[in-house]
Amino acid sequence: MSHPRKPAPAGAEHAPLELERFLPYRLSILSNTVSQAIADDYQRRYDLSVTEWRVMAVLARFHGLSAREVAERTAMDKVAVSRALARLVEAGRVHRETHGNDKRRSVLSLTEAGWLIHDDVAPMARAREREVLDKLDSEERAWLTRILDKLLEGVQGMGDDGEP
Amino acid sequence: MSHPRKPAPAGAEHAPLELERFLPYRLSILSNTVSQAIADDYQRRYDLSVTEWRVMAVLARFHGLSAREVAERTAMDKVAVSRALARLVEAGRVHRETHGNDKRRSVLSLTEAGWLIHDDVAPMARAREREVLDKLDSEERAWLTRILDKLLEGVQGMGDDGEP
DNA sequence: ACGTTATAGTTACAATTGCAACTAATTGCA
DNA sequence: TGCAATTAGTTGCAATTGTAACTATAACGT
Repeated sequence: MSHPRKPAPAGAEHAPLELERFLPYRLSILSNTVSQAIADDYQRRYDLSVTEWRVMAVLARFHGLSAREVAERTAMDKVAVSRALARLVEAGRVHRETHGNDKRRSVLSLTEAGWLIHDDVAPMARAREREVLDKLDSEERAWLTRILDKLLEGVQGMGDDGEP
Repeated sequence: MSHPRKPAPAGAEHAPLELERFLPYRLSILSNTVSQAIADDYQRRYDLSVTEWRVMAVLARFHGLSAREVAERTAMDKVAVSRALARLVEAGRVHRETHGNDKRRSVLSLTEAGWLIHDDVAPMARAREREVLDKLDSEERAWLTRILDKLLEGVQGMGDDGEP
C-alpha cells in the first residue's frame, strides 16, 4: 500500500556492475563450490561439518591447544569453535581436559577415533584440492600461490573491526 | 558416559593437513573477508544484504528478468532469490509484475528508489574491489583473471549434483 | 588483600539459510 | 481434449550461524 513502486527508469548512464567479472563475486562462487565439493565427501561419511573438520585438522597438527588457539588458527570465531568442540567431544572424536595452571583453559587433542577420521579425510581433501589445481599448469599454480599470499596478507585485520 | 574419549595417540605418521596452505581454506578466508568488507559499506547505509545487492546488480544490467533468470545469473538458489525479492519489493526497490503470456513468471525491474541505491552502491563496490586489486601489480592482476577464469570454468556444474 | 579489568568458554535468542513440500500455471503427448 | 509431467515461485520447518550477554577464572594495580 504505502510503497511507491514505480515501473523502472532504466537509462544508459547507470554503469551497472558486471557481477561475473567482479572479483568478490567470483571468489565467492569459486570458494563455495570447491569447499562444498570437498565437504560432501566427508559429511556423508562421518557427519562432519566444515567447521568441525577444520578444528580436527588443527588439532592434528598442534597438540594440546586451547579452544581460543584453535579459533585463532582456523580463523573462526570462538562461538563456532565452542560449538564444534561440543559436538566433537560428544562424538568421542576430541578429548578435552582442563589446563592445570589455568582452569579456564581447555587442553584439546584428537582421540583415537578422531585420528582415524583425520587419517581418512586428510588425504581425501588433498586429493580434491589436487583435482582443482590440476586445471592449472605449473606456472599458473605458482602465480596463484603468490597472489593468494599477497591478497591474504593485504587483507589481514580487515575482518577484526578496529574497535577496542 | 557412553563415549570412549581416550587421551590422544599422536604419532608422526599422520600427515596432518596444513590448513594455511590449503587452497579451499585460503579461498574461503579471502572471499569472506573481502565480501564482508564490501557488504559492511552498504548494509549499514541501506540495510541491504549481499543477496539483495546481487539481485539488484543483475536487475540493473538486465531488464525484465524473471526470478529464475535472476537466480541463474547470480548463482543463487531460487529460494534465496524469492526471499530477497520479497524484501526488495516490500522496500519499494524492485518493481514486480506478471508476464503477459505466462502468469507464473514475474517481470522484474528496479524502481527509481532502487536505481538511486544502485547508483550509490555500485561505485562503492568497485572502489573496494580496486583497493584489493591494488595490492597486486598489473602482471599479477592479469594472471589472477586468467586463473579464476580457468578454475571457474572447471568448476561449473560441480554444484548441481548430477541427479536427474 | 581486594576490587577492577581481562580472558576462556558457554548459553540464549534472533536472524539466515537450506531443504522439502506445496500451489499455481504451462507444456506435452496420448 | 485431458491428464501426467515441468516449471515458476512461495511457504514452513529445522538446522546453522551471529551477536550479545553471561559464568568462571585469572591477572593487575593499588
